[in-house]
Amino acid sequence: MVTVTAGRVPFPAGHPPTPATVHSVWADNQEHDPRGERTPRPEGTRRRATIHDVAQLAGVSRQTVSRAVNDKGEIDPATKERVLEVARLLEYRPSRFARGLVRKGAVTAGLVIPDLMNPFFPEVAAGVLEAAEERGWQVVVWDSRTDENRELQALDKFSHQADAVVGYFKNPDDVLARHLGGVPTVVLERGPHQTRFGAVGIDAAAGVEQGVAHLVRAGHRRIGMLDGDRSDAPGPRREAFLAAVRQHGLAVDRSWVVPSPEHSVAGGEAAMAQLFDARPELTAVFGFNDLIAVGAMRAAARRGLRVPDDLAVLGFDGLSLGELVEPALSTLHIDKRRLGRLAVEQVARLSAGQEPLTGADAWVIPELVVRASA
Amino acid sequence: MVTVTAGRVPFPAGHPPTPATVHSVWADNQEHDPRGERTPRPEGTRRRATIHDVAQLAGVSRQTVSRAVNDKGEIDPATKERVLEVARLLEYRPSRFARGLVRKGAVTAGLVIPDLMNPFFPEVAAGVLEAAEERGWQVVVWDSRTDENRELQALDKFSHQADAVVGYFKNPDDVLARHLGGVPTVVLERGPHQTRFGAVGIDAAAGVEQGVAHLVRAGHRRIGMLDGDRSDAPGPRREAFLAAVRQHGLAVDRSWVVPSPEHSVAGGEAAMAQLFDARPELTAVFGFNDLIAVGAMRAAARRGLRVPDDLAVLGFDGLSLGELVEPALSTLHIDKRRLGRLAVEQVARLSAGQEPLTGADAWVIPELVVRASA
DNA sequence: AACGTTCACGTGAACGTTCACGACCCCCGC
DNA sequence: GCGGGGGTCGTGAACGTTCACGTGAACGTT
Repeated sequence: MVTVTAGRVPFPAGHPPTPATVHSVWADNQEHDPRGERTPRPEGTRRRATIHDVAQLAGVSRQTVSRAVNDKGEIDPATKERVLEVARLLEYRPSRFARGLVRKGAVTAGLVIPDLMNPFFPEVAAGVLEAAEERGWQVVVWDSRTDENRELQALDKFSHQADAVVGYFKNPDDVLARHLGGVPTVVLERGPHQTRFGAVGIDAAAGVEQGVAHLVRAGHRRIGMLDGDRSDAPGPRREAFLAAVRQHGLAVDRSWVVPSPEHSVAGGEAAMAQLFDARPELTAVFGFNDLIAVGAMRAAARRGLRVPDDLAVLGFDGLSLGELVEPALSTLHIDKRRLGRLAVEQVARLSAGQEPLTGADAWVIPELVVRASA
Repeated sequence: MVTVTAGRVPFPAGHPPTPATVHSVWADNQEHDPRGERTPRPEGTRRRATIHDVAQLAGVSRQTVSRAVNDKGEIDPATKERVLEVARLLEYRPSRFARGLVRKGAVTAGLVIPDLMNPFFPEVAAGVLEAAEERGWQVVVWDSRTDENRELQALDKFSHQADAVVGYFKNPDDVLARHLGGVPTVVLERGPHQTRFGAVGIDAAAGVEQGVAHLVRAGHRRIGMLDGDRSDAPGPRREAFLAAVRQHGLAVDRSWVVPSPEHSVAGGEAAMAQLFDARPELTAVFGFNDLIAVGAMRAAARRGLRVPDDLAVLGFDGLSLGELVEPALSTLHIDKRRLGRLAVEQVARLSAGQEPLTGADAWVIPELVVRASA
């Protein structure tokens, strides 16, 4: 702990200030008051104090100031205290740029999240944060709101400000590549052969197969699906669903799957209403994710149908929210935190030039959790 | 679009490479290397190419390279293309440190969140992100997991790497101040007179009063409270609760409030069980937040009590999750996104030397949302 | 033919910090 | 009296960019 003589800049004998000191600094800085409170300053735009200012006012060299603020050895305790006091007076804070320039190793990663309101993503973000922290990285977060243009804005930033990027993207590879000039990148939820970047994700097919098998096992043969909002590409979950129902010999085709306008409860509710109209005979429905599945449950309730007796509902994600609804949601649980961790591990390998994770190491397999809804 | 001759470095006539070019680059990277890397190439850890390397290999000056990569004018298209090609070849990416050193204005803010799994915080984070983005700031996120030590770790990082800090903290002011050497800081959820930093938050008292009044209006006179985990300080919500019940003349004292071990459904469930034992006669309960309130509902269901007939439950936060449970949760809704926005506005004022927001501008007032549970 | 203009490009100098040295002082031992 | 050594402190020189200039050459214009 350092005790300080407040309000006074100490100049012990033997270290007289050079004639230039005080004056030149104040000349730069205007009046005397460091914080200046309300008055004459050009509205809070004072030049930030540098290590040089501190050195000059304290009557020492830059190096000594550096020694003081980084508390290294080779400095007299009295000097250190004095320097620190001056630093406080001037509100000196070392420039992270200058510092980063000379000592390398500070890594910052960019994380692009489609929707912070969807509980799925904060959890993978938590995984990313964990793993990044263990590596000493810092991560800056960007909410793209599932907007292609905002994704590109993010990349335009990150290509300048980040050493690595992970995230969810709707844009195709080539567009992405054009906006992130060479930064190592890992895209989530895109098959390893569907991307030129690093990739991790969930094994959608494995999950969907388990889900459909479970429903069939329970006697369902007329199963619908509420897909995500992928208006363009069909998406692996839908593909896997269609493959699975075909494999089980069900009389279900693509007219049994309707896309949800958005990845939310409201979206799922709307899509379910639509599906009810199209296929009133269905007895079970598979949701693209838990939010949509919950929406399906609400739509069923609105029609006076009972879950799971009149309609079995199966989700995908394993949000803890699923345990709270009535009845509790059966779902394919994903280890979202692990997913996030994998993403940073993958991008770390990429930027280190190591060979990427593949197969089961990069693709987490959903686990069927049977609760009340199916 | 730029078409490139892959695998070959083009040297158009009139721009012959100086004899030094290719060779000197490798010479720089190995022999002459001042850093003296002992191993010839420690597996993908080659020194990152600088603007100088690109300039040399392309046979132009640094400035021209700069012009090319930042696509400014004053450059011949052919030269630009050639430089870009070399840059790609060398995997050149400008150093954000060197760049930040010379052009100021890149602000990064640190955000400390206690628990990403609690849906409350992602939403205020979304607000922070929004407002930061509008200012051109980038924000790096840290999950403190409600751990005092981790809070300090965050500050130790941010004091070096960030220009501003906002977040939730359990640590007292003086401890915080010691770890964030002079960085402008805004703490959330701490009264303006309880902190020396900037502060924004919610007007807990106003919220609690509305809630208690609502319960009393519905005829309840034996009201309990499930507090947060503040083992040390009582916390403003509890204080406000006790004041409100006293004002309404209820025979309720501090034995009617039990702290939840954690801010979660499970915590609320446990706390509610405890409260049932202590005060079996209660007819209504006020939750510290929605998660805890939902826990109370589950505890009630487990005892065969019906909500709201046997036990009215009131939450605090207004999570969208509250609409999903059965019965839907009555709560005091908080504009969490606005809260986040206010935080960055406040810290922006702080770092600009402007006077901070106060009163109704800095303290968002909860709004009573009556649903089924109370 | 002399002169201005534009275009394409290069040259120090800054930005703020740390690192590798070297200088100085004081005290000790012989 | 001299060498040596530990403790303090200062001095260029990096680090990788951008900025404000300066320099030619090519091309008109009068």
